[in-house]
Amino acid sequence: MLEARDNRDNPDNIRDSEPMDEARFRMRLSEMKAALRDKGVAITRKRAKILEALLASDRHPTASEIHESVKTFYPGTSLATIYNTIDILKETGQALEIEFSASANRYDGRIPVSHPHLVCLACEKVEDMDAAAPNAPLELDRVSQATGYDIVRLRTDYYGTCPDCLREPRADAANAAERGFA
Amino acid sequence: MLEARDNRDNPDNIRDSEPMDEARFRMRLSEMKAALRDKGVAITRKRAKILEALLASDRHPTASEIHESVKTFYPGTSLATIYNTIDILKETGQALEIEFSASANRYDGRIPVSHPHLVCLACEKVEDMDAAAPNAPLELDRVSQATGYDIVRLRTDYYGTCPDCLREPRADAANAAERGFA
DNA sequence: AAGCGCATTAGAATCATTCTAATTCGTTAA
DNA sequence: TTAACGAATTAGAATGATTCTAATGCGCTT
Repeated sequence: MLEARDNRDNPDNIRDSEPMDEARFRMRLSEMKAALRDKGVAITRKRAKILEALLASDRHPTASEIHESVKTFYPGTSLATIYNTIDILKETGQALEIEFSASANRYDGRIPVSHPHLVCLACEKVEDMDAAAPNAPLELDRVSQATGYDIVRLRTDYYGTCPDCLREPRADAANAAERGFA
Repeated sequence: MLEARDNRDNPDNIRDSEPMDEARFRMRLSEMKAALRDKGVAITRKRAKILEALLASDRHPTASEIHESVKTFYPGTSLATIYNTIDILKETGQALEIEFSASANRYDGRIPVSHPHLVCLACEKVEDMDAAAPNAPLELDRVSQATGYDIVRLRTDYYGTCPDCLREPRADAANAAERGFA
């Protein structure tokens, strides 16, 4: 299972990313600051540290991890400031949020094995996509070999607006709640 | 509610699922009950209603939605019972959990556009997977056309154990929990 | 009819996130 | 230098989903 990484035999050119070098770090940092300035938000010292902590981490930090890092420089910093800054970064397209804490979990008893999902951002329903899907076990194997991970599961979600909600632009929370249950 | 979908012009055979017919509903329900019985857990009337609510919904219900449904039959039912039953279903492979509330969100400032991720279940880090995925996910356009959704975003996460954790299993909390030790 | 063990319960605890309202900071104008 | 304004920051409360805890209830078996 545990094999050395060797990309010579990796025709798909799959790999996990490597640490950022100094040059790229500073370049990316400037980009982010420029984007914030363009939006009229001040680059305070705390905000600068938040950006640095976000870029320096090679594990996609949580708000709390960024908070810990920033606190070593500015002990009084509040978690709210981290979230505030992250919000601005998201709005300006300078940070990507990988959501593990978005809303309530949902359950599928009909097809209880991994498969792609369609998630409606308007009414929040989740539908199955019975695609002519790629052979999942095969795919996991190939990714495992290429990355050195022991991959056990794949999650594929397509996000958008479902046909019903496209048809009824009035779709709101009440609408979402009413659909579905009897 | 759901309109009949016409797959004649859908060469990829991608579609979202259709409501379960009576026969399939009952067959699946029996399967689930059998799986629970095999594990030695009782099929109480409340549990039966929970299974039915899970199967009847075509939107992948939340625990709370199942709770609402079950309460119309057994008003005194507690949310804890829903979670308990769902846990058993997960353990026996009879229900799939689509996680929207798993742990803290993570942020990527390095590559702030959608791309596949590698999620380590042991140390919880998230790495980027650059390069083309093996079986390139179906393009947003194609999925939009085939499903009638307006798809705006794709999420692709591979879950497993990273090379570091495979090499040096640590006795920390996350790791212990992952292996089933308390 | 008694007793055992699983099922169920209400409510508390936890965790991540968002909200609120007060305070502080930085810049600009007087 | 000071006044004043708006943006930044703060602590703590509120929210929402989930898990935990400890007590009670219920269905079997004998």
